[in-house]
Amino acid sequence: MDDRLPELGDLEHEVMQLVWAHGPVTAEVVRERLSRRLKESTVRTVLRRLEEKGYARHTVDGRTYVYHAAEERARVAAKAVQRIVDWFCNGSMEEVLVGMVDNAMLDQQQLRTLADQVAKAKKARGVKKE
Amino acid sequence: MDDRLPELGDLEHEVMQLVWAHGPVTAEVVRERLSRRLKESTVRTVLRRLEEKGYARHTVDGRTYVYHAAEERARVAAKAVQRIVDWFCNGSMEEVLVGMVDNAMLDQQQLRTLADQVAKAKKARGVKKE
DNA sequence: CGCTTATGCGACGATCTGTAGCGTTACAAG
DNA sequence: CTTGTAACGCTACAGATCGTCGCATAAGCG
Repeated sequence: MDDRLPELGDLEHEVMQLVWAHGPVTAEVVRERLSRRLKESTVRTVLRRLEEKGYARHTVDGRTYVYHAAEERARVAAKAVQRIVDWFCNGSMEEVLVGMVDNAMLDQQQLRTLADQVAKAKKARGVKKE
Repeated sequence: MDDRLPELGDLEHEVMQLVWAHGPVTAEVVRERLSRRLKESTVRTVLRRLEEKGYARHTVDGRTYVYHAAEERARVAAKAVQRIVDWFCNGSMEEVLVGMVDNAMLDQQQLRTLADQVAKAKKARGVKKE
C-alpha cells in the first residue's frame, strides 16, 4: 500500500516529465520531445525501466506501446517529500517547514495561503471518491 | 550560494544522523554508535566522503579529526524538499501539499496547525540574528 | 510470404556506495 | 634516537545504478 518508488536518474526524470505533461505517449513521441537526441532503443529501455520502477504503465494499441503515468505527479512528489521528512526529521513535517522558512524558501504568509488553497482545491474537486 | 547537496546512501545517512544528533564527533565515536559494527577505516571513509559532499566539516584536535555538520538538519531537509518540488512540480509547493493531502499524509487541519507552529517557532527563537 | 516496424533482451562502460587493507606520520615512552 | 601506537588518507574492489545501444525477434500490411 505504500510502495517506495525508487529514485530516478536525470534522463529517467526527463522522460517521466514528458509522460506526465503530454498524456499517454509512445516511445517515438517521447524521443522527439527529449532534449537530447537518443536512439529509439534507448528511449524504450528507459520507458521499460520506468515501468519496472512503478512510475509508469503501458497499454497496447495495435503493436504500439502507449505509456501513461502510474501515479499523478503531485502524488509522487508528495511521497518523495514524505520520505525526506522521515529520513531527516524523524517524520516531523514541522521541522522541515521551519527549515524552509529559515531558508527563506517560504514565509508564514505563504504557508497560510497554501493551507487555504489546499483546502479550496480539495473542496473544488468535490466529493471525489475516498 | 545554492549548492545542491548530492544524495546520500543508507550508511552515509545513518552517519550524518549521528553527526547531527551528537554534536561534534570523532570517527571512533561514530563507529561505536553505529547500528552495524564496522571497521574504523570504513567509518573514516564515509566521514571523508560526507565532507567531500559538503554535508560535514572537520576541525583538528591534536591528531584527531572532529567532525561536525556543515548545515543544520532542517536546512538540508528543506533544500531536499525544495529540490523535489522543483523537479516534479515546477516549483509549485502548493501542488505538493495538495498531493500530500490527497495521499492522506496530511490534512488541512494539520497543515493549518503547522502554519501556526512554524509562526510560533519562528517567534520563539526571537530576534535571532539573520 | 516477405518487408517494415516496434519490442524485449543483453551488454558495456561510468558512477556511486559499502567495506576494508595498507602504508605513512606524529607523538610519547624507553 | 628508535619504536610502538593511534589516527589519517589512499587505493581497491565488488555490487547496484544509469545512460546508451546493437541485435534477434515477433506481428501486421501489402
